[in-house]
Amino acid sequence: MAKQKKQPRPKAVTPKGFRDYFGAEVTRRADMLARIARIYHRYGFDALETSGVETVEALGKFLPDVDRPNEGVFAWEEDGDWLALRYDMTAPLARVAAQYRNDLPSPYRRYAMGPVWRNEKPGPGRFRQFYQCDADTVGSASMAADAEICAMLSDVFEDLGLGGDYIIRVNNRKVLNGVMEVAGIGGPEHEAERGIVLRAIDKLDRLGEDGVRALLGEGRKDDSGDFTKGAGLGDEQADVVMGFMGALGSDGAATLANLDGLVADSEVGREGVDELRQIADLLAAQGYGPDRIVIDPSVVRGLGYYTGPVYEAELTFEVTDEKGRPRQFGSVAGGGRYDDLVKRFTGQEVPATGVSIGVDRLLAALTMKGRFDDAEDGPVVVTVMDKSRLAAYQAMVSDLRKADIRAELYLGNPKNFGNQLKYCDKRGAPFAIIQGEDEAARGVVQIKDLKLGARLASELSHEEWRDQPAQFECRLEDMVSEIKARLG
RNA sequence: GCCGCCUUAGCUCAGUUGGUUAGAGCGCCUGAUUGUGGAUCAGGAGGUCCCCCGUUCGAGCCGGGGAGGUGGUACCA
Repeated sequence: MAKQKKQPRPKAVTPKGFRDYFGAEVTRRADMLARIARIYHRYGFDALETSGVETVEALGKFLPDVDRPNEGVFAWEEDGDWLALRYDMTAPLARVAAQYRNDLPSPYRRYAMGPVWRNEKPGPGRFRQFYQCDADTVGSASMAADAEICAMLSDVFEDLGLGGDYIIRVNNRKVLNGVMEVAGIGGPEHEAERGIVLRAIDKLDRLGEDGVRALLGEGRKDDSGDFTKGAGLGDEQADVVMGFMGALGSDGAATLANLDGLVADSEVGREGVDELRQIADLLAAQGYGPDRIVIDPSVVRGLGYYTGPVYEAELTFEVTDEKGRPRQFGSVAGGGRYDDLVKRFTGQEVPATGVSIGVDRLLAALTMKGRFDDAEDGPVVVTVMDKSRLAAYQAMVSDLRKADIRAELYLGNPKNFGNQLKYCDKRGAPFAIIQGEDEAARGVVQIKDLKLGARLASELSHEEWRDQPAQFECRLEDMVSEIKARLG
C-alpha cells in the first residue's frame, strides 16, 4: 500500500484577538466581578443575564453585508435571519426593556456582566472578546439617576482598593452641542463637522492643543504621514471650541460659571450646564468631592447615542509595561445618558442612563500595578513512594480535603520520585507529603516544606541541602493539624 | 483602513561578499542518583530559516508578491 498521505496537523493556536485565561487569571476576574456585583446590588440594581446572541435587527447599528461588511460584529445568517454575538450589553438591555415593558418595574434598574464580542482589529491590550460589567437605569429622566451612577462607580473603585488612584470625569452632551451652536455649526447640515469636532476634543490629552486646533481647521498630518481631514472651522469658530476645552476651572463652581458664559446664547447649552450643576450638587451632598468626581468639559465619549450627561473613569497611577516604558491607562469605565435607545423598539421616548466597566482593562491595570504579586499557592501534594499503598495515600488526601486544605494525590507515573517533586514545584505546592515503607511501618509521614527548601537552596551547599533541612517528620494522625498550622 | 519596523529551535537571539552538514544561551528529555525539587557533569531530542514566485551553478542572505506579528495613526457601539 502506498504511503499514507500526511494529514496536515491542526495548528494549536488561539484565534487572533482572542486569549486563554489560566488559573489565577480566571479566579481574579471572578472575584472582581463578584465585588462589583455586590455594590451594584447594594445600590438596588437587579441582576439580568441575557443571551450572548441577538438578532442583528435588535442590535441595530452595523448590519453585515449592508453597512460595513466584516466590520464590528460577528454575525451569521440562520433561516434567512441575521444573528450576531452581542457587542455590548446596552443594546440587549434596550431590547429587554421594550420586550418586557409590561412586566418590569419602571424605572427598571439592572446590572449585567459577561463577555461581549467585537469583530475588529485587535491591538495591545485590546481583544475581540472581553468582559463588561454594566449597570443602567431605564425610565428615569432624573439627574439623580446619573449622579448615583457616578457615586456607585466611585464606590466600586474604593472597594477595589484604588482609593486615590482614579478620577471620574463628568460632562454633558448638551453643553457640547450648545458650544457648537455658538460656534455656528448647530444645524443639521453641520452633522459631519460636529462629529469631527467631538473627536478632536476627545484627543486633547494625546495630541495637545495644537493638534486639536489643526483638526478643527484644515486637518492634521501625523508622524506616520497619514492625513486626517479637519472640520474646516474658521479661526473664530475654533476659538470658541478651544475656549470650551479651557473651561476647566479651579473647582466645580468655577467650571460651571465658565461654561455658563460660553453657552449663554444657546438654550440647549444652558440646559446642559443646569444638569451638570444638579449632578454636582447631588454628589456634593453625598460627600463625593472633586478628588473623586469632577466636572471636566473635555470628556466626550465617542459619538454613539449619548444625549445628556456622560462620564468616564480613568486610573491615574503611572505604570510601566514589560519593556519598562511608562504607559497610561485610558478609561476603564464610561457611560452616560441615552434617551433614544428604547424608542427604536416601542416608538416611545424612554430616558435611560448607565455605565460600563471594562473588567479586563481594570484587571490588566491592577496586574501591572503589581497588585497580584504573590503567585497563587498550589495544592498540598501527597507523593507516591510505594505504588501498592495508593489507598493509604488517597486517604491522606481525603483527610486534608476534609480539613478544607487544597490537596491532591500525585497521579503521574510514580517511577521516578524526583519527578514528583518537580511536579510539586510546577504546581506551586506549599508542601509535599512523603511516606515510604519505613515511615509507614512507624506510622509517620515526612512533610516537606517546598517553599522553605527552595529558599535554602540558594544559601546552602549542595550537601547541606541534600540533608533535607526543610523536611520534618510527624505522626500520621498529626499531619493535618501540622499542615494547617503552617498554612496559616 | 493607512504608514514604519520585524519574522531563523519551545523561548531570546547570532549567522561574514551569496558557498559543504544553519549555530548559541535558556528551557525540555535521559543518565550520574530506581527514597527526595535547586546546583554540577555527561549525553539526547527538537528546524518548511513565515509562504509563493523570480535571479543564480548555488539563496537563511538578493528582487517581486503575499501572510503573520509589532509600533504609530484612523475608526470604535
